[in-house]
Amino acid sequence: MSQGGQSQSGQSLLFLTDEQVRKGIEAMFFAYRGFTADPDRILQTKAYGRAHHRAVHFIHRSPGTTVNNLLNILGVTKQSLNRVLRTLIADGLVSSTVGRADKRERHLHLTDKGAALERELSDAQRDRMRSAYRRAGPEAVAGFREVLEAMMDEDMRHHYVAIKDRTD
Amino acid sequence: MSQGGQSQSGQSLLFLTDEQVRKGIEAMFFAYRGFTADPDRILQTKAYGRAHHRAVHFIHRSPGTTVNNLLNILGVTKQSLNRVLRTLIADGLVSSTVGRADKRERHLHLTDKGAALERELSDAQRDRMRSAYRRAGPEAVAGFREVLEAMMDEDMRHHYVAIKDRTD
DNA sequence: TTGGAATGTCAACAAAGCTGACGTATTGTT
DNA sequence: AACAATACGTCAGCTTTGTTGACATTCCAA
Repeated sequence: MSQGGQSQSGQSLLFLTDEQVRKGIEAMFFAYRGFTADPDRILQTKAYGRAHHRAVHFIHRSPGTTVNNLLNILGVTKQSLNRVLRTLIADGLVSSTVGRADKRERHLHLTDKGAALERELSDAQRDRMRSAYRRAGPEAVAGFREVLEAMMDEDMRHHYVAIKDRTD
Repeated sequence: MSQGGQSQSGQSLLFLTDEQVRKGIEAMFFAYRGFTADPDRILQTKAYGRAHHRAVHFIHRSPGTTVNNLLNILGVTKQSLNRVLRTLIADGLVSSTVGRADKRERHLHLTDKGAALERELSDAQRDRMRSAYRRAGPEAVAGFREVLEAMMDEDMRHHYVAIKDRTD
């Protein structure tokens, strides 16, 4: 499908020409750059990268989470995550404690220092998000979330919804 | 701002708790993974990466664009882009012609082979996008685009709008 | 005409992903 | 009790894609 020019296939999607969808793709690309720009700037001054940000974010979000769980959420290999986690633990931003029920597991928590970094990063990111939301308005925000949810892979939507249920 | 817990500062943004904004952030993270998943899968079978995809996309979008112009759009260094471009040219997907007016410039075009790859990638990406759009509905799509636009950096919005004007 | 700015290329390096192999501790199964 | 499976950590080495630095070519303006 969509092999011609302006394919307006079907009847319920007349509002979706290839060009309009393409524009959505580019919007996604440019917006994601803005989305990560502010935390990236902060991280650069601290010798950390986006990978550290993600780890810190999800440990904050799910305190006590295990390495394996984090792996699944982030979608990277344990070797890749381990490199990041090692530096965060060595620098005293994250604590790793042996599991009580299952001693093979390590439960991850942010230290005060880690929580401070998390707050600095998420404040920056939230500020941009919040200002975008404010400019676009509540209905736009609802639509934004709907489309993003529909764009996720099934298993990722599961992580997202799980989080959603936990905090709503 | 947003330094406490559920800061609902201001009067016009009562609908934006820190937790809700945070959920938007995670939606963005998970959705972007879905957004790139299909093209990534295709690219992996061809020894190309996401950087090649981006280059091919924007050359298709703006045929005859210069290296410098592409640089600004993609937001990478010219050395980084050059590596990607070099392989694309060597593999016969992109043609680089010396500028007529300014011989320092190189004008970039997709070859037939390059256009074929572009179509394969963008078809995959558009399919997911289109299905997300369909599930969410037209109003949601409008809101989606509004929020994304508001999230971009100023200069990126300029690129985006320029493209928008050109093709609408 | 000459020196500086702009454009693009080559080289070397860093961050962060990957695979594969292996070791250890713990848990679960038979 | 023996054995397989799971969770985690680590070493080694590779790939992609970003970075800076050095350099050649071309254009333009003083």
